[in-house]
Amino acid sequence: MGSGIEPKLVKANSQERVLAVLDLFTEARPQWSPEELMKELGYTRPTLYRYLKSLKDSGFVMPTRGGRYALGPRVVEMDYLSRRSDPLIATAMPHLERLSAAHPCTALAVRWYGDKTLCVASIASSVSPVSSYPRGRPMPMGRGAIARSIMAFLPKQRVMPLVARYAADLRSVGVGDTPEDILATLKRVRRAGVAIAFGEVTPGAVGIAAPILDAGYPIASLCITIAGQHANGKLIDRISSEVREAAWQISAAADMNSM
Amino acid sequence: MGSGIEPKLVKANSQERVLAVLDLFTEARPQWSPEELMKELGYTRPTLYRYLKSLKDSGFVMPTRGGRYALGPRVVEMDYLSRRSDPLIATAMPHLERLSAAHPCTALAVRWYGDKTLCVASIASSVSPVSSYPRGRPMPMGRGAIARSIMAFLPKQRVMPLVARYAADLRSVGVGDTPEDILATLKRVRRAGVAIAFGEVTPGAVGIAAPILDAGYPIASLCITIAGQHANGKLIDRISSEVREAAWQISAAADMNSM
DNA sequence: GTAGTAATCTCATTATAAGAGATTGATGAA
DNA sequence: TTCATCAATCTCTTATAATGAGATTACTAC
Repeated sequence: MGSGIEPKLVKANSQERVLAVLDLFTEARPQWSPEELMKELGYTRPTLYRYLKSLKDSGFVMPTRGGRYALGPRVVEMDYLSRRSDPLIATAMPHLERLSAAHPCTALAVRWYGDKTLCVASIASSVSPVSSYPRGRPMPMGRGAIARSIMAFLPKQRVMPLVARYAADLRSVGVGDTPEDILATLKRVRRAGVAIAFGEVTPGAVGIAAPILDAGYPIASLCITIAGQHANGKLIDRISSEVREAAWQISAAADMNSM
Repeated sequence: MGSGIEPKLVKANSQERVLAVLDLFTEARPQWSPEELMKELGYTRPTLYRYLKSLKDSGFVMPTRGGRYALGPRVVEMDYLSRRSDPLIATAMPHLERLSAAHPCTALAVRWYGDKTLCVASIASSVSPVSSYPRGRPMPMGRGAIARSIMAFLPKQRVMPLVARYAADLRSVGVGDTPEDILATLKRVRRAGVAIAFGEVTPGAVGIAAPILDAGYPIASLCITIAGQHANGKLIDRISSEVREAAWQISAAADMNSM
């Protein structure tokens, strides 16, 4: 997390040093021994054990076999809570169900967090989901319908840094070669109300996304992903208008739910 | 979290004070304003804002509309990571799928965390799930097949405190009136290899659970929940042996995966 | 038992978290 | 525009509590 732009050279306080321990638990390395943590973080022995005690007592990590640690139950409970209390999910879920039932697709609700997007709810049609986007999976900000649907609805001042940062990605997927080209594309997206992407994130998958606005400002995106071979122009048009309409309805509910 | 037994009167350090903020986010009250947090926790204004900044920068909370805060994206990502890296889930999932396909039931993998159990994976048959136990939902330790399947396999030294603590619950569901009765029941469960409970957690639901052992010590439980009306003795016997066998297989894999 | 390792404790030192109050920043009204 | 109001951050001093070296204790395995 952090700022995401510069690697944050400010000196960390003790709270941040504790939380830094959690940063190390990744898919590539989900378990750590105290010794490894000490070495990696440069903390002394008593300090590290003190931190581990805090994290263990609050359930964020748990001991596993062999004196190692993994993410703990608190993480699971907090996600459950977040799932149950997120007004975006509550509002979007019926639409995801409806859309995924109507087409062979995966229907997603994706939140935007400054420098990335994160799937918060996902339903796949029982038949042949072209790709899986489970809750919790981060998405790139430089490519794909979701990112574009959000960028298209940002005020120019907020878009420009993103355009600059993801210029290479945006160019490679054909959004535009210059900032002007890109802004022009985004303007068309804005006018259409949906962004469509062909195989930008998952090869062979078509993404159709519309932004969810809160007080006119994009906070999330509703996206339908279908397999490329199913995707003729007619179907894409139809789904586009359904997605646009559903996102609009969710946005209308947003203002009263303080998403 | 915490110790769970006595309400922890030790003075909290700054890390625990920061994490205490997260404790307030509950299903009943998933959003808090800084003002409310200050009042509830007794922190001064600068302190609370400092804490919020740390939590916000690390993604544990996020600002929502109206200057309030909710649990943030980090929670969602960490749960995703935990889901993907938990060897228990990886090992148990095929069994959950198989069992839920074979019977109209909900199949659960439930981890044990000292003073409570927590569902970490759950699959419901498409037809009439009698009750929903999604990932993240805590379960009581005093009642139900899951708790009993774990207690039955604990060494006596570890059972006794639990027996004392949950005496009232255990009595009310008919496990036994005295510690001796309860221990006798647990001994029978241990011999049978499965615990069976009729409507102890959810009225009308039958739970059949077998412990998952790591190095002979229970760490989790595999449970099948079926609707009471489907549950004749024959079926319960059959499912019992299937659950026992599946839990055994998961246990056998446990030792090599440092669950 | 005993070796070998892992985890915790002690305590002096010093860094730093906390708080009161001032200041700045944002938002909306006239 | 200016002003009022509320929210968030900053300043700076003080007292507190986090730190780390090394000793000690608790585990495990043999």
